[in-house]
Amino acid sequence: MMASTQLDGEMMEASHLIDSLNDPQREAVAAPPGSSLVLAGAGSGKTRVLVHRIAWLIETQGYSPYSILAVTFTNKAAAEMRGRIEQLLKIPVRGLWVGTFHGLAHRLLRRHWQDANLPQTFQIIDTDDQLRLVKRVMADLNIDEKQWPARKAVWWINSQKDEGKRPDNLEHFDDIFLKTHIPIYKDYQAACERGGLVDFAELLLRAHELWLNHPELLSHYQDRFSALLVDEFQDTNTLQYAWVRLLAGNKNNLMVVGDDDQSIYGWRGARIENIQRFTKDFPEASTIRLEQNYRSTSNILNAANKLIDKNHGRLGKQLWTDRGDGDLVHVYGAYNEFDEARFIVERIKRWVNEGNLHAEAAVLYRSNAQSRVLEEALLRVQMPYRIYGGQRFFERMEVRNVLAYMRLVASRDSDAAFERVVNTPTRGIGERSLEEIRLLARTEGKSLWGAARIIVKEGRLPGRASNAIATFIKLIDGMAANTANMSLAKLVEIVVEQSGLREYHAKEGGERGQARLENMDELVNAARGFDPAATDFTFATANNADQDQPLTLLEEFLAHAALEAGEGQAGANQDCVQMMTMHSAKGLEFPLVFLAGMEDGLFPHAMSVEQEGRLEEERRLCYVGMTRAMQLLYLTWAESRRMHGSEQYRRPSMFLDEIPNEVIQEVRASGSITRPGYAARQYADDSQPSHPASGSFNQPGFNPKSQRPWSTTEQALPAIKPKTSSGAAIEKGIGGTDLSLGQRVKHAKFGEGVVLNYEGSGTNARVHINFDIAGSKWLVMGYANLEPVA
DNA sequence: CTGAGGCCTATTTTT
DNA sequence: TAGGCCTCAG
Repeated sequence: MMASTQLDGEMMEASHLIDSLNDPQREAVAAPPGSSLVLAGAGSGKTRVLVHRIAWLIETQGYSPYSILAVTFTNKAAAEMRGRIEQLLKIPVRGLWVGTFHGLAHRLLRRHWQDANLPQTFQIIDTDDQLRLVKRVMADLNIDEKQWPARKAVWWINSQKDEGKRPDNLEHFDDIFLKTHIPIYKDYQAACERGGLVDFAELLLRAHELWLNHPELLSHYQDRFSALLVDEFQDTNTLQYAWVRLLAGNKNNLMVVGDDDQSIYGWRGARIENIQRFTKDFPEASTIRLEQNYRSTSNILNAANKLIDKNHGRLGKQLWTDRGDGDLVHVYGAYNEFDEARFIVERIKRWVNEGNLHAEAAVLYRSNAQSRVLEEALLRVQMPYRIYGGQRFFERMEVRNVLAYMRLVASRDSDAAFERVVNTPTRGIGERSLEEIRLLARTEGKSLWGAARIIVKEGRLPGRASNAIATFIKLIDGMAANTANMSLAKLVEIVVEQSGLREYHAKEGGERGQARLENMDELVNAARGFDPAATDFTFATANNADQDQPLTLLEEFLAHAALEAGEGQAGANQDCVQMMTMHSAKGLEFPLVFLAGMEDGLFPHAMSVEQEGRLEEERRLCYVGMTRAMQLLYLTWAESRRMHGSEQYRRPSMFLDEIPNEVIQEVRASGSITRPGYAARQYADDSQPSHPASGSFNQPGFNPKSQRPWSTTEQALPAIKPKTSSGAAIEKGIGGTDLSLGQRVKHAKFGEGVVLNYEGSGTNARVHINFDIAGSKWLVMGYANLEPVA
């Protein structure tokens, strides 16, 4: 009876993982051992399949979590996957490796630093450090940066690494570009080796080489992992695929999940061909298509399907849904970008008036520059919004400065950190002294820190400069001594204080300085909340016999800061309109979506039209954008738009042509019609503006109500209610107060206004308020004494 | 070290 | 147009 009970138990276990799935999903989740390719269309439950597959392996197939490795591209995706697995299994899964390619590579290198030929204390450098270093190398090689931009050199070096190529594998073939850049790559790499620096691409390349050069290590990991899963497989680059391929070996245990139609990162090295390569490398692999879409109405899907149909060489997929037709896709041809923005705002207003949330509306655009006009339009009507993208927390200048001090405290020999802050804030160590230090460092084969000490000791520089350097050395040594046994947060505080950075930014004054101070405070908070156990590369290693010398907390924090750009955007859960590029919208969904700027030259972007293949990627991007929409999708374009300083007349995007008329409803100046002839396009083709150029209308300050003879007539939106609100829970309150976005508040001096936005938390939070009379201002909660107005 | 002024460029983004 | 970057003068 034992067996039967066991079996029953197993079936029951399995059923909760399987029952809620559709057939192809179930097929993927319960696929027999072996490799498989899951082609997962937009909104088809891709993450669900991955999560259930892992749970299924553990619960019913007797896999140990230790034997499973799942790879994603972003920390966010990794965290989400881990969270959902634990939720499903109702236990924390120890030993399961879920992480980004970079995070996993980092983990391997930390663990096998000797075999990877790295110093134990190697540091990860980010793009900014990398650029600085390349600039330095180019200067030493006497290469003119005007002729050969350092950014391009960085880009080129990284693409070589992404292709697995070392300088020695490269030949210049008398090509002047290669003749210049191969030595840069070579010297740059040498500098990295000397300083124990590893850039992002290097993490992957090293990890790959680690396995190639150490077959015993490779087979150790091959034996350990009996199931590999890769998310967003269409985004893998050559090296990432090679790495996975190597790990999979001949075990035929690799499940990759992706969607060739959503490959939008070719420009940064993603190889869509990896999907085909996979089917060749694993001929036994089964292919499973997830085509049922749980997100959008069928008109939206049909429009998207038809568009993507224009691409060649697709693996082929037709999304379908049983959710009903829904609305047609709305197209609005605006007079100019202001009109476009006005239109979008008006429709969002309508949406909200019908009882929906701001946060359910997303405005997506091709390039960030478009956000400004949209932002201004939202500001004018005091509608709360949030713009995603922009600078990340750990990349902000002031934060990087503090981190550099911390880096020096941790390891005095970090040249990048030294360069960054020797003279920040300024302490009289100029270019001259620095040049001297660099020279000595080079000739003596020492770090900048080491050279600086010699210079001070031997008095090689004039008294004043020498003193300044001595002060700096004492400062860092002092910090290190003072903070030896302190908490991380305390250390950050002391660094901020003693480095003089606080004073420096306080003096800077204004909103900018204020923001910088707050960011530094925020860093203190980040340090306080830092839990190494929760980070990507420090995980349960309890059962590992590897020679792990644990990093100090400080070192772990610094590595964490390099690998995590700092996602935690304040206010992400507030009820506000979501604005972002179509690229950053991938993976998200919203009931109401606008794709703005549907014009040739902007989208598809002029830069992309030239290269074959790029246009198809633009089309995929459009497909990604469209398939974000759950209920309502608006495509808008402007007949004229100011770009790069000049007014340009524009044609509607070719993508609009590629969507069949049956699924489009054109929203017109006077009312709405189902498009028969698409009048708007005709005059655009003739380059004739349809509306007389009205000067007043061009002004950002125009009054939309009074000056719009062609303002859209009221057209009732269908009364579709969102089934569930997309943005999870909408938080109440800002920084624990009873203020919320959109609320009216009163200020003693400025009078009444509306809360538009905020940054930060607690009394440090800065709140953006549009005052009725005083205009828009950023205030600090701690001082503003705002009173809510009913 | 700071500020003014000139020049140049002008997708998309994660790690 | 605008923002970033560099140079040069003070």
